[in-house]
Amino acid sequence: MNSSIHPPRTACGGPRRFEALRTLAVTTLYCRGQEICSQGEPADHWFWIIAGSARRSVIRSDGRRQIVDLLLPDDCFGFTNGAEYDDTVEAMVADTYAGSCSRRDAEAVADSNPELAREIRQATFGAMSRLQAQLAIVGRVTALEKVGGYLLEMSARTSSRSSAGLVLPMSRYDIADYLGLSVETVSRSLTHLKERGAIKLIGPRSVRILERAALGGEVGAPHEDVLEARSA
Amino acid sequence: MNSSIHPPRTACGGPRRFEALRTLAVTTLYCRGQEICSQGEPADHWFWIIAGSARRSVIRSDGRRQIVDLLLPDDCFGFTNGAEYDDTVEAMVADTYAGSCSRRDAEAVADSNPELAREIRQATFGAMSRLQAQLAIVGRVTALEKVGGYLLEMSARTSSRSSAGLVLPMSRYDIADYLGLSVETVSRSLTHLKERGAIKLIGPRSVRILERAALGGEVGAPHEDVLEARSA
DNA sequence: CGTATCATTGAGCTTAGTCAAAAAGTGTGG
DNA sequence: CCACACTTTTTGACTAAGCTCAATGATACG
Repeated sequence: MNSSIHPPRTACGGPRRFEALRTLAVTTLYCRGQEICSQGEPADHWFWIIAGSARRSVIRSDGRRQIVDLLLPDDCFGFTNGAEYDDTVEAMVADTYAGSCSRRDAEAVADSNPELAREIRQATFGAMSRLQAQLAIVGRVTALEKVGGYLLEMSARTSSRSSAGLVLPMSRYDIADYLGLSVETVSRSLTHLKERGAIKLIGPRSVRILERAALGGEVGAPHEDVLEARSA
Repeated sequence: MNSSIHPPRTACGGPRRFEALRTLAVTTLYCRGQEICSQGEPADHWFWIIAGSARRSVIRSDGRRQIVDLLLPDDCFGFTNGAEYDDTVEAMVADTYAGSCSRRDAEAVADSNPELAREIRQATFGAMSRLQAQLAIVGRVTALEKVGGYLLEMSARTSSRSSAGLVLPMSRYDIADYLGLSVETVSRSLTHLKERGAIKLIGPRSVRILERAALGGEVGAPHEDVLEARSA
């Protein structure tokens, strides 16, 4: 178990979410790679990221890992009808803080607090939006489109801060498992986009997007700059 | 607009869902291919399938269609934080009935009715489960695994009735757009599975699963029958 | 400063997409 | 009931994209 501590002062200025649960919620600090909740455990808690980032992943029968959600500050997870979590959530960077609350408590408070109930609905809709966005990206045909879509989504989801250089919260391996590609193909695609002038790589973890249009649709054909704003 | 009519007598015995909305909800009949709600419209209604089946789809920039959700009786859709629907829902078979209710009304009732609020939460979690299941299938590597996963999911979601022959509610084209494959590859994969003795095709729309294990993990290597039950 | 992890690049091979055509259903009207 | 047109499904040959194996270069961390 982790030490429960006070909300961190970094990023997003404390827990905006679920004010009504303030007295029941617990904030926990996680190291890089540490499990926040794991597959097979009783699904009796709801979580939300306060600072840092995390990945939700499953291990397939062939041994490959598939990342099924990417969690940034203010993103919620752990919502399910099932009795157990069917995937594992791990922190991706050091100093990741997550809030949590027992499902029983949250639902009990929600029963008498429509405001919280509404907030939970919105949080769940947000989680669905993430899944739909990922499905739209993974469902694309070519590796170039997938990687481009990934960069655009990351750009949209972290736009609040650092509008300059986009800092990727995950390694190439994570990106590969997120997109259903091999690491080599991810790397090659990034190089390819760089050579086309669509992006600029400032070290392995930092990217600057130069031509959004070249990442969205078919790469190469320069068409109008379609801004795909996606509400977080 | 469609004619609003009384709930059909077919399947699932009327609207089990959202009893609290009975007086506010409307049941509508749709023909095959008819739009239930469409991309760009104000997202001011919630829907649920009562009988029949529907597909939720988006058109990508390259002109391809991607099916991002498959809706069977009791499945809900139209949940979003955004102001507009970002995809189109169409009936896939004739005699598809859908219930609907304005979001304002539903949320107003939910504010004073914790039972309904809980029901909405569960419905949303169910929609998330579908998305996660689809993501897990689309994220698989080979076409054989994708088609196998699709058959298993369909089997699980329609298990209540017709445990014998699994009747597919969609065409090969729909399956292809659901899995992100070409029609030819879907057809070839089914033929391949048939030749391996994993399934039996009784006409184009009816399938009998003979070896579940051959559909789940790596095909060919006969290992123990892992039953991947998925709660609908 | 050395080591382990991560990232990039190269060569060969497998898989699925594309183009094209035939076969099997499906529904309609005579 | 049958003939026709239309859609859907299947099959084949070819091509191209991405995976695998392998090695090198870069980065982070002790």
